[in-house]
This record gives sequence, C-alpha cells and structure tokens, in this order.
Amino acid sequence: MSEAAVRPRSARGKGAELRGEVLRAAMDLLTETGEEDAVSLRAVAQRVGVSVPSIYLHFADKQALLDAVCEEVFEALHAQMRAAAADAQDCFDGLRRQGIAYVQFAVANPEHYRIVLMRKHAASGGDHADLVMASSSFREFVASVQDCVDAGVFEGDAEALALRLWAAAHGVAALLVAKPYFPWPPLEDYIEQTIRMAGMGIALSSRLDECGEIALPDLVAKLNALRD
Amino acid sequence: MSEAAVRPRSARGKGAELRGEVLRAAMDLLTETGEEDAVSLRAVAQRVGVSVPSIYLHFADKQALLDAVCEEVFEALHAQMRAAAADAQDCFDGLRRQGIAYVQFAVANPEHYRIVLMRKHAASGGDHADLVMASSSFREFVASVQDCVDAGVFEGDAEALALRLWAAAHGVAALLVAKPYFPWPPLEDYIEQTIRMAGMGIALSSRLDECGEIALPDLVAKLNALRD
DNA sequence: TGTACATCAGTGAACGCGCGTTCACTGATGTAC
DNA sequence: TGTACATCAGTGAACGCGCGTTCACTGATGTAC
Repeated sequence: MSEAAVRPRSARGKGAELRGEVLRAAMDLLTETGEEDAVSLRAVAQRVGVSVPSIYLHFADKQALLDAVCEEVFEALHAQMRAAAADAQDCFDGLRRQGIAYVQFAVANPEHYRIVLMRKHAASGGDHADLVMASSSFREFVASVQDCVDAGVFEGDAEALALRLWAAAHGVAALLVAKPYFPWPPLEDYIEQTIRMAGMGIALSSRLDECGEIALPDLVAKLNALRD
Repeated sequence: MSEAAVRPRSARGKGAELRGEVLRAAMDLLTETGEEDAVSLRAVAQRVGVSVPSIYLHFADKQALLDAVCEEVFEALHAQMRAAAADAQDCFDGLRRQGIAYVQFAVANPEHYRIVLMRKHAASGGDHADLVMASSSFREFVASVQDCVDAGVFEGDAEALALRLWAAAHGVAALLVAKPYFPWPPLEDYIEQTIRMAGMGIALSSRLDECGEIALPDLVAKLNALRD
C-alpha cells in the first residue's frame, strides 16, 4: 500500500517538473496494473507522492492527463517503427519490419496500445489530437507504401493500400491484447505470418483489381504456375 | 428519464420470464447508448420496469449478466456468418462472405462486438465461457478454410491459416468500432478490399511458404507474369 | 367450503466504496524599497 | 541590512455522485386438510 514516499516540493520556477512525474506515473500504472481503471487521480497522486489536487496544477482534468498519455504512446510507437524500418533490405521488407514492430509494441505495452487504439474515440468535431497524431505517424507509413508502389510491388493508391495493411496489423495486435490467454500459435510466427499475408495479399490483389472477376479455378491455376 | 412503466409481476411459475427481459434490456442499452458503462444494474432495472434487486433473482451478479450478453452476441454473430456463407459460389467465395458478414456485424452492433471481442479477457483458468463459444463458432470457420485447402486454393494447416484470416477481419472490424470518426474510405469498399487482401494473401503466401526466401525482384517478376 | 400455511415474485431502504472535482488555505522563497 | 509583500508550489477537507450488493420485508397465489 504505502509506497507513499512524500515528494519534496519543487524548487521555485521548477513547478513544471511535477507534470512530467505525473505523466510517467500514469504510464507506469498502466503498465504495471494492466488496466485503465487503475489509473485514478488518487492512484497517480499517491504514486508520485503528492496530493490529488496537485495534479490539477498541470492538467485541466483527468481527460487532459489521458490525452497526454496518448501523445506519449504515439511517439513511442512511432519511434519504434522508425527504428525497425531503418535496416530494411528493400521497400517491401521495410513495410514488413514496420508491421512487425507495430504489433510487437502492442504486445509489449498492451495497455498503452489499448488506450490509444482500442478505445472508442469521442465525437467527430473538436480537437481529437490523437487522430492527428495517428495521421502524422501514419503519413510515414503511407510513404513507405508509396515506395512499394513506385517500385512496382503494389499498384494503386498508397493511402488506400496502407489502410488495409494497417487493418491486418491492428488485427493481430488487438487480438493479442484483448485475448492474451487464447491458445495462439507461437507469437513470433503468428505475427510474422499475418504481416506476410497482408503484404502478399496487397501485392496480389492490387494487381488483379483491374482484371475484373476471375473464376476460382483460373486463379488457382495461375497461382500454381507461379511455383516453378 | 421516466420511461418507468412499472412491469406487472409475472404469473406464478413464470418467474423466468424476467430473465429474458433483463437480458434484452442490457443488449438494447448497449445498442442505444453505445457504451458499456451505460449498462448499470440500475439502468437495466429501470428499463425493464423493475427494482434493482430483482435482477439478482436471475443473475448471480453483474458479471453473470454480462456473460449472458456475450453468449447472446456470439450466437447472433454465428448466425449471421452462417447465413452469409449459405449462398456462396465456391469455397473461396464462402470465406469471403463469412469475413464480410463478420465485419458487418461489428459495424452494425459496435458495442456488442466490443464487449465480446475487444475487452480484455480475464485470467486463464476457470470458465471463460466466451472463449469456448468463440472456439465453437470458430470451428465452423476453420472447416471452411479446410475446404479451401482441400480444393487446392490454400496450402498448410487450416487452423493456422484461419487465425491469420481472423486477424485481418478483426482488424477492420475493431478499427471501425474504435474510431468511427476516422476518415475511412467508403466502408463497403474498405471491408471488401481488406477481406480480399487477406484471402489472396493466404493463397499466395501459403504457396510460397515452402519455397524459402524469394528476392523481391523475382517475386515482382513472377507476379507481373500472372497478368496475361 | 373455509382456513391455515408455504411458496413465489418480487420490493425499499440502506451499506460502503472510490471516484473526479472544488475551495479556501499554508508556508517557503524570492523581490522591492 | 531589514522588512513588507507577492508569488509560487503545493495541501486538507469536503462535495455530490453513481455504483454493486445485501437484507429484511411484502403481498398475491396456490395447496393441504
């Protein structure tokens, strides 16, 4: 209970330090307890070693604190994907690495992922800072998809393709976050294979988009012919 | 506020009727309010026109009520997928139709989908009735995948492939449920294309699984050759 | 046919709890004169 | 150099709220004799 540890008051002019500590405490509480409900202002304050109203010196209300957490999470996710893409062999491999990094982030920080990407987002108008963030981080991913289009791996509109790839990555991520006790295959394999499915699925389906309907036997025959 | 409407007491021996009404009320509250938190025992009781403790005559506690909701949702989802698969042209089309039906269910009943498939599932041991349900409904989907393996459309272990396809379908579903205000493409297209990506991705990647690594230029060349 | 009794389908009032938020305050530290 | 004052970084106590759950109860309806 009492990891109380009263925090010494910040020096004059250094009041802003508390903001960072509160933010960290909220992030850590999410990580350690694994549930959003555990992040109450009381829990955060006690972890920092400060009284509850102090939080209001730096955040307008609880929602503002959660918004700040979301920004933090987005940045961490973005950084991890960027790092993963750095040592890619080609554009397709870069996409694959970004996808795997994305899912691995979710698995390593399930409650952070959940709070940002699995909670319902509030009504349309207004600020929705995190969606803007999403877009900005998403832009970079779209650019990678565009590279693949330019290289002739994919065909079509990069943004539209990116949204489909995102769906696949989010799918594994969200399932693993929501149902950690389900009897999944070994995670590495499951993640890798699903990302691979998505990448190849886009490569193939974006090519066939303009061919109109293809009867199933024809498709199978064509695919079998690939194997030589 | 007052849609009070006091419910007349059930006839003798018909006490069980209330159970169904409570369950329906919980389902409807989810649909109408669009948030799980709105389903409090007080809200449910008032909607049925009954006092709060009456609920305890039929459900051990709130969790038991929510579990019953989950079962109901699973059955509805299962029914919708089964119906969609009924008029499939071939096994691959059947898979496609099941996938689309799955996502459409989520879009039409976002809070029902969320409560069953986006909430964190409790610790491993014990009952976890909904995962069993998931498995049972999932079994049917695996069988459809097996049909495609038998027909030579896919290769490999049907269950493993099914889990990847599920990830893709869940991905679109969960994104649309969580971020309804995101500027998605027209939903029909987005859903259809993502399902198509997944199906073709499995068809292609399961074939190439045994060929070992393929250099990107070779893959592109082979895919381009498909188009004649 | 009348009456005591058991059962059934509920109810009213209260419980303790933790939550977000507000308000008037305190006490150390710097600055002006 | 001394002192009044402003500012800053917080605090303690209380607010009202809605929640899940429990407990002793009520009153209609059937059944036994």
